[in-house]
Amino acid sequence: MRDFELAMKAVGDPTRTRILKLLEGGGLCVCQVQAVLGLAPSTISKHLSILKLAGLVDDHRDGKWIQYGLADESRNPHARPVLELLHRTLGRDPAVMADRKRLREIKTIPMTELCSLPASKVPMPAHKPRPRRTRKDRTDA
Amino acid sequence: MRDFELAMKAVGDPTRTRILKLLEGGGLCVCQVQAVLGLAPSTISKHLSILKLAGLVDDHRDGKWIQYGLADESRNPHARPVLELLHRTLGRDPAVMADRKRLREIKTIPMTELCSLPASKVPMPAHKPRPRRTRKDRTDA
DNA sequence: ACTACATTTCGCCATGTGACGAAATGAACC
DNA sequence: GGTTCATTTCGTCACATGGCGAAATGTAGT
Repeated sequence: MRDFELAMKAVGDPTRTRILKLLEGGGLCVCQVQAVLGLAPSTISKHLSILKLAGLVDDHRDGKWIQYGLADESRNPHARPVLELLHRTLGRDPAVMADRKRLREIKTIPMTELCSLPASKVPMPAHKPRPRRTRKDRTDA
Repeated sequence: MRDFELAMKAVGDPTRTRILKLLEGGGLCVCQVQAVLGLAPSTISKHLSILKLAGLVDDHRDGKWIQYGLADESRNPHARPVLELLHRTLGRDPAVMADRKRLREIKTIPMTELCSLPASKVPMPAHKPRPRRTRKDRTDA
């Protein structure tokens, strides 16, 4: 039951659903996903780790980058059915289609350029940065 | 996408999964579900309303009680596939089997008795009540 | 070994969620 | 029209979740 819960919670978040739908087109590295979704790298990484924990996604190092892809042999028996359900689903979803389109653009950019890109060049969705405190601020206090 | 999210979030909670698996055996009223799961009526009601909002569940009044059952015609196009997936799943799950067993016991009790039962008689899972504050306490403060 | 840099971890904040009890609701039945 | 009583709503609490930026990690390639 826990495994089922993990799988369902994992797909139950729209950001993670978008990631999974992206991965249906083949493996991607974190910075590619990041470029498509326009979220912070740490956020993407967290989502991917949740998907991995749920057994929906596999990763392996590919040179400098880490490739994530849909799991084919999962420790989670529920992973396969869930991924199949998802595969039959949301094919025409506007957000998913937009993501796919953006991914096509991004795949034209060589990886060596992509990751170091200053969040312009590739059109990013709007961000609203807020004032932040560093880890050290707290330690000092 | 929102509908997909709602459906997945709805099944992503173990309590709601248990409810859905119970409903596979046929429609039930709130107090029957409550008797099986051993949670507060308000909690059950909330879960059912979430399932209803997700289009996974239907309700209709049946005399004094309100029957809940799995939705057959849902406004949510994702409801059907999700319910089918669930139906193929967790059939041997220990918690689900225990719930089914308990449901059989509970169905032997006439409805007129069941709801007014003081949370004994039918063996209830352990509760850990915590100190609570009433609505009035706050207004007075 | 050093450096560069893709990714992860950490700490924080805002918001969401699941549980409860108390109180409100509203249908059924006198 | 009043009463009863199953169910829902409301208010609150503790904890989970999703986002960010800063800092840590660790591999690749010099």
